[in-house]
Amino acid sequence: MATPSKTRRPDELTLEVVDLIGSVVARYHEEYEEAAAEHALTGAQARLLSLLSLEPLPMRKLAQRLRCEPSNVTGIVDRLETRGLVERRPDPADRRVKLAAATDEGRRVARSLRDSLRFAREPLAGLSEEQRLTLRDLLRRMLGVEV
Amino acid sequence: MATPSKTRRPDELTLEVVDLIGSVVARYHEEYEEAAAEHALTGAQARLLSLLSLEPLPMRKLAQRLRCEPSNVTGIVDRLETRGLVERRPDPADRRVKLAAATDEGRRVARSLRDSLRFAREPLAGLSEEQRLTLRDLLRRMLGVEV
DNA sequence: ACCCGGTTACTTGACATCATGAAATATTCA
DNA sequence: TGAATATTTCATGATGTCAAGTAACCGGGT
Repeated sequence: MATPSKTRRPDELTLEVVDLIGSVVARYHEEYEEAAAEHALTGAQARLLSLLSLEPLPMRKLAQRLRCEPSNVTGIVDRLETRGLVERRPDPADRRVKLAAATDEGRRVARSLRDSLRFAREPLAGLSEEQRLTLRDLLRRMLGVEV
Repeated sequence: MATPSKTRRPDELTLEVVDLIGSVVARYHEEYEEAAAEHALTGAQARLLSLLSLEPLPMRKLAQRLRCEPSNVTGIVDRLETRGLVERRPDPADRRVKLAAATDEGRRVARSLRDSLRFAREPLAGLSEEQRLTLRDLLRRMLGVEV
C-alpha cells in the first residue's frame, strides 16, 4: 500500500503474483513430498512411478520427462525395481531399449499416492466453481496453452 | 455450486486445475534452478542466499524457513561461506547462536538472481492487468490469505 | 551464591538419494 | 564399416536425514 502510482519496472502487481505463485509452488512441493513419504517414496521416485502408472516408457523418455540425465534414471528405476514397484522389459522393436513399466503393486501405490494428494482438495475448496473455471483459464493462458 | 453432471469425487474441473498448477510448479522450478545455475548456485543455495539477502538469520531459523534439518543448513552455509557470499557472526545476545548473514557480494548475487528470474515476465506477460488482478485474488484465496 | 539437570543451538559423522558427466557396451542404421 | 543411439557404470558433489557430541542457556533447590 506504499506506492500507489509509481510505475516500477516489473510492476508491483506482477511481483505480488509471482510471489503468490512462489508460495503455491512451495506448498505444492511440501505436500507432494509428504504424500510420497507416506508411501516410503522420495519425490523423484513418486514422480517417476506416476509417469509409469500411465504407460511403460523407455529409460531415455523417462529422462526427458523428468528433465534429468539418463544415468540418473537408471538409479531411480533400480531402487523402485528392488521394491517390486517397477520392472524392466525388453523393447521388441529395438534391443537397445529397455522399457520401464509399473508392476501391479506399483500401479496400486501410484493410485494411493494420487488419492492422498491433499492439494487437490484443501486449497481449491475455498473457490466456487466459477472461480475455479476462471483460475483454469488464467493458468492455461499463463502456460501458453493455445486457446 | 453443485457438480455438473457426473459426480466424481474430486470432480473433473478441480483435477484439471490441480494438473495446471502442477505444470506451473514444474516450470517455476525449472526456471529457478536455471537462474541459480547461471550464478553457479544450486537451488538450495539460491533459496538460502535469497533469505539472507533480506536479513541475517540464526541457523536454526534458516532450517525452519527451508523446512529441513539444521545439520543440513550447516553444509549449505559452509559452501556459500567458502565462496564469500555468506558469513557467520556471533549473536551477542546468545553465544550458542550463530547468525548467518549475506556479504556485500552475496547481496549483489542475490539481486542479480532475482533480476534474472524470467518467470516474473514471460508467463504473466500474456495476461492483462485485470486478469492479473483476478489471478492474484484467486491465488490469495487458495492460499488462505485472509481477505 | 552455588551447582545441577534439562533444554537449546550448532556441528560432526555415517549413510542414502539425487544429479551430472565421462567412459564402456550393445545395438541400430546409413 | 563407421556414425549415432540407448543404457549402464563409475567418480564426484550436493542435498537430506538421523544420532551423537559440544557448548551455552536456564530454572530450581539447597
